[in-house]
Amino acid sequence: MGKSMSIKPVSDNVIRRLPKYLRKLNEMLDANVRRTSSFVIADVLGLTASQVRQDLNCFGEFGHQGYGYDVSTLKEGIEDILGMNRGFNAIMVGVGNIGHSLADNFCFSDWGVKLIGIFDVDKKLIGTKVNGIEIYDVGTIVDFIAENRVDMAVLCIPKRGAKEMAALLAENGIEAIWNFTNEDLFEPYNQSIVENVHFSDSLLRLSYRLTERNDNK
Amino acid sequence: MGKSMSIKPVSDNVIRRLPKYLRKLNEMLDANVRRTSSFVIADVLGLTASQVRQDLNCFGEFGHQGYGYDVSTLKEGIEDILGMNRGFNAIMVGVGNIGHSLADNFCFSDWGVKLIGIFDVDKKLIGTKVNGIEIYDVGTIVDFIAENRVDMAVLCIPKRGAKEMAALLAENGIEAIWNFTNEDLFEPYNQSIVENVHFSDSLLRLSYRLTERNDNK
DNA sequence: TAGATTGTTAATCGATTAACAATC
DNA sequence: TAGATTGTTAATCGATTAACAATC
Repeated sequence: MGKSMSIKPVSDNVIRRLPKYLRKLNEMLDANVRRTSSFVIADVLGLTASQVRQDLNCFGEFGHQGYGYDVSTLKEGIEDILGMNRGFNAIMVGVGNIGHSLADNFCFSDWGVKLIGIFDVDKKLIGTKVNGIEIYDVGTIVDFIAENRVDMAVLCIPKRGAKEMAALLAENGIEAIWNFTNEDLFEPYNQSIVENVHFSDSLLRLSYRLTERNDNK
Repeated sequence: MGKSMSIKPVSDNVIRRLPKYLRKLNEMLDANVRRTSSFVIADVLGLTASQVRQDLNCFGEFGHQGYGYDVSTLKEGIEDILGMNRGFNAIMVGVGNIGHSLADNFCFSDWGVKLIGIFDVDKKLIGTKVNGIEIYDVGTIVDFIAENRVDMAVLCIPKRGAKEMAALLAENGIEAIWNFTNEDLFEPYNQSIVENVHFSDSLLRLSYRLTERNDNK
């Protein structure tokens, strides 16, 4: 951990695979599997052993020659790489249907993130709680950010206000936005890192593949 | 449309970009922009014009030399490619928090998919409706599939039952599964196409990038 | 030790970018 | 026509795969 001399940035493809490794390692631990290898990992994820080793070696040496990988050690290594031990705090902005569903059901703490506040415009919601987390007036959000460590914002407001809110959050020092809005947020909200979640993209990929298959038979 | 002699499969990277093109084309239409070019599209999406032209040329010729692309024609072309005009029907299995949120808020019809039924085990829910769609006993799902055209299943049940349900659906002819379960479904449920949605993967990518940035300053 | 599997370099493959003739 | 922009081929770049010496 803490290899700060990151020479060349790790490719996005590699980053996308890390959570999948983590999921499988957790499953192995649950099944009391202590030891694994690049071959086994590759097999369960549909990759090649070479690729698994290349991926991991972007971040250092996690294995032992002739032995393989200790599941627990590798899991912890990947958790560190992904920032799960940084104590990130998040706020949610907008608690309509999707926001409410996330606040209620998505286990942020499983991924090292703590949801410390929810903001909305709806007066009826303000002062109530979802899953133990208080809902505040969105008008107080700037003060809240000033007074608390807030690393991420989970954006769940309607599309039309998204750009403006992203800009406001960025101005006030929020560096990461998890965007469930249907507005594509690129990084003009400057410095901020944005992860756009588009359910429709996912559905359309499925639709494409089904169409392609139907046509080929 | 309908080029059935698909020679080499189009790469996944290309498919992932198609919904993004579509989103921008829709925005252009909303703004009464009738005509565009690979340069403009590339610019708004952070790609290169070359890449846009290469992507589109996987599927035929959509533009006019010296002119560019007619927004409306291109949009319709991409909709066709993605299968949005195939009249796909979907059922939802499991209507807990995430399922309910999707049924209520995600506009399936915007993407050419019709949600025709919801299935759950909870007796209290059976017979009620969400967003006008009836909730049926999951025990009747095989009959329902036999009696209706069902192209896709939106899987929103708890993780533990996911593999079994995927197998059941596949056995009964469902070829596409949109999987919101936390279980990774690969394609052993044979022939079925699976699109796994993992919120945590998305959050962890954000966490990674934030961590990386924090370390580099 | 012999067998196994890593870390890492080299080879291959595929995707992106550049270039440009075709043509609207 | 001159200017613009496509469709498409060629060049470059990067990611995946293969190979193997190091070593547990």
